[in-house]
Amino acid sequence: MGIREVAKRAKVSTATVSRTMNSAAFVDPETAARVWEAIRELNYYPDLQARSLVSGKSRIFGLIVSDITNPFFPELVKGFEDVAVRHGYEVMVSSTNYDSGRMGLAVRRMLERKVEGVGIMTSEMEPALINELVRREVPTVFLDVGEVHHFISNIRVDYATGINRAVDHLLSLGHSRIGFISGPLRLKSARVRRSAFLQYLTEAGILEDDELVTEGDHTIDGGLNAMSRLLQLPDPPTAVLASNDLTAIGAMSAVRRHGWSVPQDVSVIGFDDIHFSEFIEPPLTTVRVSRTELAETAFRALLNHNQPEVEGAEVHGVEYSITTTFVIRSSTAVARPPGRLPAS
Amino acid sequence: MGIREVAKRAKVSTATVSRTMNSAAFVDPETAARVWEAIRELNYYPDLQARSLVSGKSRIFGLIVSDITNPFFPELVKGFEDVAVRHGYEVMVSSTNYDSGRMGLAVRRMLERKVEGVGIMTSEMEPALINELVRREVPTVFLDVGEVHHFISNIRVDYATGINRAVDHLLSLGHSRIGFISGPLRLKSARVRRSAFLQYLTEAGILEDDELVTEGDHTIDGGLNAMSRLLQLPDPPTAVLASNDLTAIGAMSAVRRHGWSVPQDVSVIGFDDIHFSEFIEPPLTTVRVSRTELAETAFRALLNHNQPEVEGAEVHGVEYSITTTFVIRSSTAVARPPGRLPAS
DNA sequence: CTGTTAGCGCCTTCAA
DNA sequence: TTGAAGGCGCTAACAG
Repeated sequence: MGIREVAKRAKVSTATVSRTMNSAAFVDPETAARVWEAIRELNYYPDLQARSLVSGKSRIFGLIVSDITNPFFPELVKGFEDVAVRHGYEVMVSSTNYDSGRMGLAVRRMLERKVEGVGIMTSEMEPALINELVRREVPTVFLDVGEVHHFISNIRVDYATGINRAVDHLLSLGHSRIGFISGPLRLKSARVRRSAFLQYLTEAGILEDDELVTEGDHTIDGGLNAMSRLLQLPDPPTAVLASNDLTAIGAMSAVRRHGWSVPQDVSVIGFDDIHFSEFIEPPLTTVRVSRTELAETAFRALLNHNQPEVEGAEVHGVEYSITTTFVIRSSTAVARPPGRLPAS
Repeated sequence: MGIREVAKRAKVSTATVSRTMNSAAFVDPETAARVWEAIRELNYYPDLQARSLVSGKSRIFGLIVSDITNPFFPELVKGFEDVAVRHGYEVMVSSTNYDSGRMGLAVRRMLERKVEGVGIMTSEMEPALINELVRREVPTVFLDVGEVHHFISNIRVDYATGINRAVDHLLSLGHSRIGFISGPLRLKSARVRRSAFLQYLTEAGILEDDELVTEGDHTIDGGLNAMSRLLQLPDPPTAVLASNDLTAIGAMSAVRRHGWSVPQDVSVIGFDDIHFSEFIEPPLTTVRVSRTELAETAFRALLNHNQPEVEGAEVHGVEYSITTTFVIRSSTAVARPPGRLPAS
């Protein structure tokens, strides 16, 4: 069931079949009709592998995420896949589990499959790898790495706005001991979120207390552990911001296991606004990052590198930006009276 | 950077390069060393597309799930990907959103990429499509469709055991008005779960009440709506089983919005045991289906079709079976006194 | 043990 | 407007 059968059946050459499938141009309508009919009758599918081989274009984009198990990512992947498929691209997804070894493997697999671009939505990136990508001139789009090069674009999430509004909200609720649970600090994006938090807190005149800033790992368990640590403090925070929703959910779990409750004893704010956050108890106040927007931007970036409208645009990467929205639900409330430590 | 450059640099023919990479056998150790060195120096990656073209094997498996946004699936995908990559396979994932049109597209894309097998972990399958798969002799493994053919294997989830234990548990807690929120009934797997429930209830001597069995759609929102309906009943159930955890989470949300609480006023039991379920409030009592086991079984099935150990095993599909475990957490409790209707 | 040759399925000049 | 021929990068006989 190759192009040859089709050609034979339509009584034309394989070249003609190829032409009618692709450039429709320069082929007699009648001949074309015969060809299409043959295609339908034989139920013929072109072999994309073979096609890539000759065209040099695989029409595959790679997408690397850190943890497919974090609901934020499937939603992102789904969005990316939707646009991609709509544009005739396939997408190869890979989850690294925050492990840079796996990241290396993922990149390699993608290179082997000749992807036309890769979106790296995580930050554990070895310089060696990114050099490899650049050397092979594979269009790449990063999330929050901040360096734009030839073939390298970047999407910057405007954390500041969201975090600031979140802190404002807590301040207006009378909180002054505010904790922060970061993501794994070897991730650039985690560090960026953390800095945004610390910076704004300082600006707001809340003296930052080192012991209130602790490290999680962007998982539920990580949030649970981090929050437990915070609760051991002589004077635990009255509110906590988490670096992502999973962490926040873990944190709430920790608060409950401690015998306290959210938001009466501790207010909790998440980050991402995964679909879940609206339905858990209590519904989570959080800072939303739009997955669709992110996905579409990433795809657009990759596409631009491949079909530059403007001369030279294909090499110079560009810096995109995504905004962030604060959404108030029920995991935040007025701070518990200062000094009052609920029995645990 | 093709095989030719490597050959030239190592001063051998391309055939020798190919041989040292693949069958290491029959190549002088010294020559091989030179080749490997050249490969390393050039940082050469073989072009998998080209390789597939000649070998006829793409080393890609397709995996079709219904909703990548349901945490059950990413966990499944991750497991599948892990085994696959470990065996040198790539995996092409596609999410259908319960839409059979998208399913058709997904299958087509996979066929075009010449997958060596496809795992269909959802049930909205048009007979035409499955015929197409059979005709092309693409090994396929289904979840719960129940028909084993040439090239078609099936994984049967033993729902009965889990559901029975769940119902037993409710019975022992004094529940007698037990509701059930099914998945979308056009899905075979949803119907299977529903039957298992109804059957056991009948066996247990609880008269089944039609109005207590309602349809959800395996999403949080669906669960929320379905539960709201149940709560409108003159005599609402004291316990509810949901067809999956997402549904259960939605149901709990509905109970709360109704002003009641879980498990005091209504007990809720889920199905799947997604990672989340342990951390929500209250932690969800549920029936676990192991994603890893499922993923590994699916992969094994596909692999078996491709490298049959036994003569003829490649055509006859086989029926695999997965067990199910009941895990008790805190969303279930003693039934509220009969007749007592908590104020809403 | 190694090189030469012939494709895999398709697209793309180059002539006709 | 169409066909013949060559080649994409690689592997698989078949000779040496």
